[in-house]
Amino acid sequence: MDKRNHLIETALALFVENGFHGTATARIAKEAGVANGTLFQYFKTKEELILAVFVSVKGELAAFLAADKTTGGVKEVMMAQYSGSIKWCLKHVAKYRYIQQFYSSPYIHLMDQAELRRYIEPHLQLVEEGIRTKAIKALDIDLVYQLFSTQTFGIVQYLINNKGKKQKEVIETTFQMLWDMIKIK
Amino acid sequence: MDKRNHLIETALALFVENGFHGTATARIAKEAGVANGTLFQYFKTKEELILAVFVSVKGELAAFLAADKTTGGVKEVMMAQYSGSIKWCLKHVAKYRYIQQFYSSPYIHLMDQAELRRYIEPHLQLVEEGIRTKAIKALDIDLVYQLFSTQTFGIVQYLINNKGKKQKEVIETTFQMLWDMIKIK
DNA sequence: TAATTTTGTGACTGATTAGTCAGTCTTAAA
DNA sequence: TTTAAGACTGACTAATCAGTCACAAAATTA
Repeated sequence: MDKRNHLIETALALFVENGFHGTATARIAKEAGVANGTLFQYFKTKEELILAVFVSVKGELAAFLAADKTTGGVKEVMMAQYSGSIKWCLKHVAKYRYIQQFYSSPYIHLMDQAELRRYIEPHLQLVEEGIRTKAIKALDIDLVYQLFSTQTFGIVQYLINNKGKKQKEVIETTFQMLWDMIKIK
Repeated sequence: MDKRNHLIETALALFVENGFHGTATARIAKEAGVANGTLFQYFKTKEELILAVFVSVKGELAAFLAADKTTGGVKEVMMAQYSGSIKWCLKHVAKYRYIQQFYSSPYIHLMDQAELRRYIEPHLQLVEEGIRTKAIKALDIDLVYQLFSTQTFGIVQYLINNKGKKQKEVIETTFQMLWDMIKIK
């Protein structure tokens, strides 16, 4: 792995474990096996590194979801995205936590709002298609997306807290409930 | 207001604005109008202050919800809790943000798990009653609470991002959707 | 009022931090 | 093999930090 990505991976793990300011740049460099100064060749400031980790993680999740080839109606595609998101988060718990931590931190304001919106654009389009084809209730698109997205991450949290539960069953049951909530009867 | 609470209020605002480690204890003391050393008379360490802010805010919200006198079936009480939570968060946005920030930070691990659970106990009991009286689907109680809770905070976020929307309407519509999702048909 | 206790003060400190820079090492082209 | 450019190094620094402490002020009791 190239040094830049290795620094990002190391920073991710330490930031999740110790928080942003609880993690010294020197510690990141050391654990990544490079010199202190090398870190600052790849990232001008610590803040730039914090942002870079977020962009990397968000991009990874977006790419993973975009790679899904599920066809069919809005419901089928939405189920695939829901299930895919949850499984990805459970497979990469630190990355899931980083997203949550970054979103609820003041650093989120450093992200370009338009760029943030680009990440969710495919989801918004899917909702829009659902409404257009009269599969989904004619609600505000952002509202439907918010319900979809919060439930997705909420179920991830539930499955992290309740390891024993049958994942597949929970995912399927809760998706059906979510769908019943937004579909036109 | 007594000094301790004033320090908590000041710390809350600064932590939300600048993050935990982005806020120096000296700055908190200064903005609260007390000497540096006074802060450490009320809180032995910065960490203790961070926890105290969380306990204070969580307690405030819990007390506000406990004060609700709504009677009737599980649905009516649940609607009151849903609506009450959302309105309280919108009225105290910084406190809402602090809760989110604290929950997604590593500091959450410093909180006693049993104490955390005590905060949500009334909600769990309400869900349990709903299931017992066959109003709510016989799902895992924690799962139902997770769905309820994530949607509550999700709608708060939506209403913060979309100030123009009619709050009352959004709250009522989304509660009905949530209820339809968990109720027995 | 005087004595005692409680509360508040802010200059100070040792430790830690993000970021720098003068110089070394690696790579690959000439 | 020589040379040049870029990658890498880590000791260093100026700034900042959490927390202390000797003392002062205020409140309480006698």
